[in-house]
Amino acid sequence: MKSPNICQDCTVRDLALCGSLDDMELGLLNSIAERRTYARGTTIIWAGGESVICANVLTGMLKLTTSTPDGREQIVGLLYPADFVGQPYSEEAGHSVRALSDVELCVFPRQKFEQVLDNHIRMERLLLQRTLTALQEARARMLMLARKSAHEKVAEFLLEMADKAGPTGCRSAPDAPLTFDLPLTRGQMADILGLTIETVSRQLTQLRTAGVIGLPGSRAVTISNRTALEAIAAAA
Amino acid sequence: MKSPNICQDCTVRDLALCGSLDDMELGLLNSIAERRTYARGTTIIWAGGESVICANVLTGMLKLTTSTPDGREQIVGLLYPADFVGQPYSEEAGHSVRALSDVELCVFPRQKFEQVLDNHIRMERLLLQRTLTALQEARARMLMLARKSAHEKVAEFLLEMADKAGPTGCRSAPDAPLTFDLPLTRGQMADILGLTIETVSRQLTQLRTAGVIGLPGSRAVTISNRTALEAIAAAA
DNA sequence: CGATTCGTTGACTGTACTCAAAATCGGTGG
DNA sequence: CCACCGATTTTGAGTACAGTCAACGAATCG
Repeated sequence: MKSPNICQDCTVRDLALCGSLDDMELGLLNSIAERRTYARGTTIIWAGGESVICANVLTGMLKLTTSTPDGREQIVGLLYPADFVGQPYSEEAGHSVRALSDVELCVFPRQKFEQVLDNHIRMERLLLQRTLTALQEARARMLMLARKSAHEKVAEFLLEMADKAGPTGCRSAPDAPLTFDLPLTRGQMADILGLTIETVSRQLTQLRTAGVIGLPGSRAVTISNRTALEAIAAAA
Repeated sequence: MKSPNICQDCTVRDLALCGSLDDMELGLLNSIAERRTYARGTTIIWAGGESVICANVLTGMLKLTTSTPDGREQIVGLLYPADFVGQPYSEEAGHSVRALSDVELCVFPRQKFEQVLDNHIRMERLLLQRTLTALQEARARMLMLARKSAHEKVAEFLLEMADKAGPTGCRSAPDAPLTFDLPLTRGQMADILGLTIETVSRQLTQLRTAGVIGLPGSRAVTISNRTALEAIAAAA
């Protein structure tokens, strides 16, 4: 019926929640899991809708959003490979989940997943720890959204992305130029930072003319002066 | 040594995490718990400091804050009786916890508390569920901080406080005037909403002159037109 | 090659912040 | 009880930062 063992060639096997399971337990999880791919732009979970699935991200990137009734949107989190998606123990989804790139997920029906959690303490504990971390991150982001200027927001965001997206070999000098791709449009950056597209764009060109960063292409960034960027991110 | 059973007269016995334990388990928790009182204004946990304790709130109210290096502060959460404080499985505290009123806590050493969690699945599951809820709330707050106007923020906040602080008998008519006390100064409201004191004050007087609310004293609020207030909170 | 989305730039506006001063509240002691 | 002090709140005037509206250029895709 099912493919014999979809976990065997799993790319995030050791990083995801399931890393805590032994082979036998994996077999069980395997039997309720299903790999699914979604095209860029697909909404996988609708805020306010029924919370029917949980999943692990295998490849790609997703955004987690909430919106005001009149349509203003805010990205409240980004999901990368090995991250966990969904809300166990909740009947209703609190926010929408949308694919920013083509994504591949390892999907579980929510209720069955809860049963697995119930029977596998180690996995539950891992989920608890991840959730606690996510909570801390969310709260740090609250500070940024509420109290930082556009300047600071953009600088901080670039540093974060540099750490996430650009492990292209540990640059020898701490201040050597580092180039990486932004996997996001200006609009998406704006949604994350609580700004408008125009403001993000202006801040970036301002950083460029200040010589702190370079913008080789519309999706690429070079950090030419990390120290300066950090100074901007931290203070005003 | 210890008082025989401090849980016996616990005011939040059924609402807090410990509600999931039976009498024998409670005894065990009891042996590592300690009641402590803190005066208004006391900082109980410092952001960046060692995460040494966890606790349940018995009485009073606390704030959870993060700050920028240069001192701007943001309240990232409020804690009421029966709420849980602290970060299990984390060596370092991610945010500060400060008493807004005189408070009474039921305090556990963090590592011992973790051991209890490890041995009492029901309690751990409850904590997981609470953490998931807190995460959802934090994310909703992110939307508010980033995307709502001062008008909307203040209106939304008043409605929230009305629900929390003013269960003074379910008012018969849904639109009957409801009066309650704000347990917060304008400054604290500003810290929660990501605004300044002046802006909060202005918004309140504006709502008052519009006839939506009344301000009988500087710490009391009357919601005279809940429907209007809800309309302001939801849309622009 | 046209169409569409995305990004940049410009001019203008408005909301909320800053600085400053008055008014009110709350507590203390004469 | 009232005068006084500090803290909190309100109100005012001016400013600045980021949002809005709009046009244009660049990239992407069918």
